[in-house]
Amino acid sequence: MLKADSPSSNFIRNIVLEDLEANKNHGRVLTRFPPEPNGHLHIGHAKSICLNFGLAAEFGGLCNLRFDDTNPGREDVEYVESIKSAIRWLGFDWGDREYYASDYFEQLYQFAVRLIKDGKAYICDLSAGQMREYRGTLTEPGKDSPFRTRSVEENMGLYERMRAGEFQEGSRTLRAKIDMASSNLNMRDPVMYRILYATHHRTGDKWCIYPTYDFAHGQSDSIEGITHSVCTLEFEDHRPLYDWFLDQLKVYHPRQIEFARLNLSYTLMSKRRLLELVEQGHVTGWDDPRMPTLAGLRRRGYTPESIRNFCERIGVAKKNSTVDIALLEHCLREELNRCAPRVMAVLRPLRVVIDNYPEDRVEEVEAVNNPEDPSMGTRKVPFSRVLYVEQEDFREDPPKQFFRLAPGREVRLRYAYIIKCVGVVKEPVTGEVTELHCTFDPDTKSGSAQGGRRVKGTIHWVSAAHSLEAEVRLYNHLFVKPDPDDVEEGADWKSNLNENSLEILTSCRVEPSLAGAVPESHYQFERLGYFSVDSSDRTLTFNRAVPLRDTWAKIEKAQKKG
RNA sequence: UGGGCGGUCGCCAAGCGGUAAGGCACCGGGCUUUGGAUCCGGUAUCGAAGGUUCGAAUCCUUCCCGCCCAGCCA
Repeated sequence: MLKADSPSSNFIRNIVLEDLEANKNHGRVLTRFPPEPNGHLHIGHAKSICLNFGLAAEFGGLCNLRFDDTNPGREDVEYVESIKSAIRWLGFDWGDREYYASDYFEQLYQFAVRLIKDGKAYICDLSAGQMREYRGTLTEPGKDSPFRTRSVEENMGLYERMRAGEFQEGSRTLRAKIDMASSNLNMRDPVMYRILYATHHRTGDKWCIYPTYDFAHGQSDSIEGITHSVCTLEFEDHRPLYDWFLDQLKVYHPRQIEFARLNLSYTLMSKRRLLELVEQGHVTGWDDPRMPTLAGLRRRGYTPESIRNFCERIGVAKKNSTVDIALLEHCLREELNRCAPRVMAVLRPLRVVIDNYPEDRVEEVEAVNNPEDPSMGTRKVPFSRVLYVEQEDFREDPPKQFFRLAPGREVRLRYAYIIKCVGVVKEPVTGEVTELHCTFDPDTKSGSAQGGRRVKGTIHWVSAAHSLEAEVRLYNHLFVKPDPDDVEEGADWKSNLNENSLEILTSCRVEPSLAGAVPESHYQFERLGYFSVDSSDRTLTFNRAVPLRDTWAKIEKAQKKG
């Protein structure tokens, strides 16, 4: 029986379990998370991080953090730092096991020398274009490179001179001598080393030849003694190649297992496209709260635990799939419902004057901080004659089942009194409702016997004179369609960008207890949603992480449909 | 078209020959000073067709559909 909080079954976990039972690796489990430092981490990476660190934790093993930094042209320390901080924030610790493929450059070089000496690799002078022609196609075999038969001595000499910087970038490569007719294109003499006159963020100008990912990855795993090398589906075709290198080199074989990467509805996971959104200003940066990046989710108000939970629930399999973003949102609500203090905030204020409430009177009503957790206590909220309520909580002409304010209607003010709407003030020209006049029933104070009176609706409010002004940013899905690629013939995925993905409200009023709210702290604005304090701001600014489930919105939508 | 990998409820996903877990979403209903939370109830015969078997989502055959591979990217 699985315990409720134990990881659910998935095929990778089962494989590890089987290996453990078979006493492979003497019961050792060592995984790794291998990012390339050329971009910021997103929720898709979180799936991999949780999987790798989770497997290690569950089976008493360890998980390395290894940067696959084999392409100096696109990598940067900035990314290394960003990635490390994201993993830490997510809640994982790689201890002192922080590695870099570049740490193995000398060793990888020596591995290549061995292959050359064994006649398994050769220096090829074909240009990139020629190499493509020689490679053949999916259905036709390739042709052997004319340089394939060079002698070991010539290859060694050339390889040493490549390292010494004697040749132009792109003029030669070191290739594995495998099989140009293989039905697996990865086996058609793949490039192992290329000449790149680029400064590497760690090794500087020490090298001008760099191993390809294909030549570096498997060997790096082997060097580290990784037991289970978990990667995404597209590397399935590369596995035979990695096995080939490891076999020729006669070194330790990790077990590679491939799983499907995460896709989420209404957003994107492609590094290239996310970069495009940033560069073209569709979002404000990598940490824009609308981005699926970990930095973005963090700023949006997502918690590490909710993301870990999400990763646990989506499972791990080999089927390409797109998870409904509603599940992610659910995981956040679930946690914040338990932990987030409740508070009252009015996003679109509508002034309410309680006609029969004394002008100079102020009461402190007691409000529960979290009904899910009594230990979080209560707080005092000031109540007075002039309040603000939510504009949408008043309808001059209320539809059926609308339980909020309307002319002549009663409603409960949360933690305070039942009030009745007795007057509506409008802007003479536009007809816009600008103020409500109400009367309160002094016998209905929250907590009192209230004479058996009950009303259908309860709304939140804030005392006009005591409330604080705040800015609130409402976020919605980045794209208008579940699949951003679902476009008309010829149209771009960007045509599916949601123009209303961000709505900024500047004249919101929040209860005074929010003064000095700490950046990144989370609150539930009662009846509205979960919000977190923006980290970048001087004034009180809240980001809406996720709205509360809204049954009324559903009812109304259904009513409008018919 | 060659090779690799997939196809279980609207979306994820367990299951590994013994008669379809769970979560999200959705739809009812109870409760409620958040139309929140919570509680109860509802919804699949497993891509298709054959076959093996007392018995198949699980084995075999054929077919259909989807994804990946022709970077000196990862």
